[in-house]
Amino acid sequence: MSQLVETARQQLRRAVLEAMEKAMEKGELPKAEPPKFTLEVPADRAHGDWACNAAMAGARAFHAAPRKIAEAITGNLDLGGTFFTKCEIAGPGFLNFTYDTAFYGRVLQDVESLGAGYGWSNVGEGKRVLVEYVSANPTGPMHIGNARGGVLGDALSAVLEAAGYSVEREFYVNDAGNQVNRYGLSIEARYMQQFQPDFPFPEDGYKGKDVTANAEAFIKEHGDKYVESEQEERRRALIDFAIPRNIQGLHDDLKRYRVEYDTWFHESSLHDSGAVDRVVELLREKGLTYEKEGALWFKGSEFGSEDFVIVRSNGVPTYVVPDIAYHYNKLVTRNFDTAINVLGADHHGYVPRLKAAIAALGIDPERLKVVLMQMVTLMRDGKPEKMSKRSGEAITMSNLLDEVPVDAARFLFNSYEPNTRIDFDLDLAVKEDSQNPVYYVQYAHARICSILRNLKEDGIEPRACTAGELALLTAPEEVELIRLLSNFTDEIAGAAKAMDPARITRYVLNVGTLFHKFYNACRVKGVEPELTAARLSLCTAAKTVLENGLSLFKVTAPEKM
RNA sequence: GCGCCAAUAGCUCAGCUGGAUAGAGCAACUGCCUUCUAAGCAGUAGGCCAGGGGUUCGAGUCCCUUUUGGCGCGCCA
Repeated sequence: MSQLVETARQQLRRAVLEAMEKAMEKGELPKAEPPKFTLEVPADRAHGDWACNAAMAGARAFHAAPRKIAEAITGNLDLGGTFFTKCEIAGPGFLNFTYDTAFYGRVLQDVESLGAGYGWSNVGEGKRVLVEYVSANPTGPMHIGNARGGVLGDALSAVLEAAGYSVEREFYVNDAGNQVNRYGLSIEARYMQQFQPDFPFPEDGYKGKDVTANAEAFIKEHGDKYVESEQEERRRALIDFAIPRNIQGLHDDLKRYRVEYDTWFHESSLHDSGAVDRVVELLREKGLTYEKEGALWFKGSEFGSEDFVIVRSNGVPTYVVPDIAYHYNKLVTRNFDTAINVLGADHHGYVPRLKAAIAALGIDPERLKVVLMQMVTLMRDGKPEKMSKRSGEAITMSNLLDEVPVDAARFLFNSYEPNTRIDFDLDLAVKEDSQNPVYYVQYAHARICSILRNLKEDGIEPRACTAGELALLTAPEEVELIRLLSNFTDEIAGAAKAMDPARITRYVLNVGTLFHKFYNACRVKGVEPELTAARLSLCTAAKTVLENGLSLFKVTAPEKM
């Protein structure tokens, strides 16, 4: 794991604190509790490599002007033994620190020695996290929102893993309850209509073509065997036939999209084991329920939500109950430290209810984290496209992938923070040119590979460089690229903390940009051998970071374009 | 009516716990290929951060309010 940036931060923190202590001893600052201050990598490189706001933050504690405090700090600052060589006072009182040139060589050596592990850290301390995403109903094909949820959950899991969490990816299969019954009625009607064309179709049934397709497949296997059966038996047979097929379909579509799971958790298992009934019992025993109008209500208002029905007057539990049981299973039975749910924003109203219920069961609701993602609108020719022109039905995830390359789809969906609505530009996603950001990044990688190929033909291959050789990398384009590469570990850790993998997309785009700039400003081939070697190290380091970054999204890094 | 989320360049979006002249891509315009991939680079232009109040050394960022948009508010899931 790379510690360089973290070490740098700690060095500065200590140096600044010591300088303040010394200034107080000498009477240059009044004795006071040292203020809390931040150290950050400024956006503008003109402000140095690290900026510290201690002087401004201490204005109140020391009763002095920030610049005076800054002077007292710098006057007593000892940067010996650190990665830093100088500190300047700037603006209202910022302390701007600059890396010693040796630092950049250290970064490249670090990337080289860690290779595919560069960027990975252990800030998650191996905590066990269950990430649940997509969880589409097995009663039909997935829609565009599921496509977003799929990459988001997948990339989030990868980012968490890279940050040192122990991650399990899970798909929750709603293979029980009312929607499955409804699906059974629909498929039954389609089945019967093959033999009795006027057989009525349920009013709220599933009208998709996939229902008919399933009925026809059933006929191929069983013919009219069930036409004369008891309705219950016939429906059961159809459900048992179709639901596993549909689940397999979800599985295959997701796999095509490079989304895979560790576990497929079936809702039916919660019913079979009695876990669903047990939730009702537990809440009742705790005195947190009451009866009203024949139904059983949970006192959610005592847990920051509102009261809601958990058992209908007909004795059937409402949909939340299996969900509560499911989360009890995640956080107690399987004892994950944290459960993360990636949900469409249209489900946001249900989150407080779920949290209230698990709190009532004695679980810290903070252990359940919800990543809400906003809706996706498909745009074609600048206009929203709601329906597929061919089928007249909602556009499915599979339709989308027929049109848009997987790399482009994954990259685009990962370009947005979860909480922003996406207008997914189909025209752009399909374009294989510079307008499409995914190719911009991939092109940077292909260019590096091209350099490596060319030099290899001349018998020059990347090798470990000495600190002296690496010190030849002094052009601004070189230094800025290295500085960016050094932040990779921090970026991943930050993205994990914010549960926002899109940050890595932006980071990787930045690496692409700075590499392209470097490429145009500096030649690798045809310069002094030592400089070629040093620049080759920089190229391979950039290549490693691009590959590691793209691998988090399962976007390919092509060697040629 | 109540609640949640949003509003930043012509378009799509960044802006991480409040920080130094508000950034990037696309679109527009001007340059750069006889040397490692021009799917690139350099440059120009484009902004009262929806409006109004407040909090403080300092606000796009926090609080209140208005406006506009999205999504929720079932004994559906």
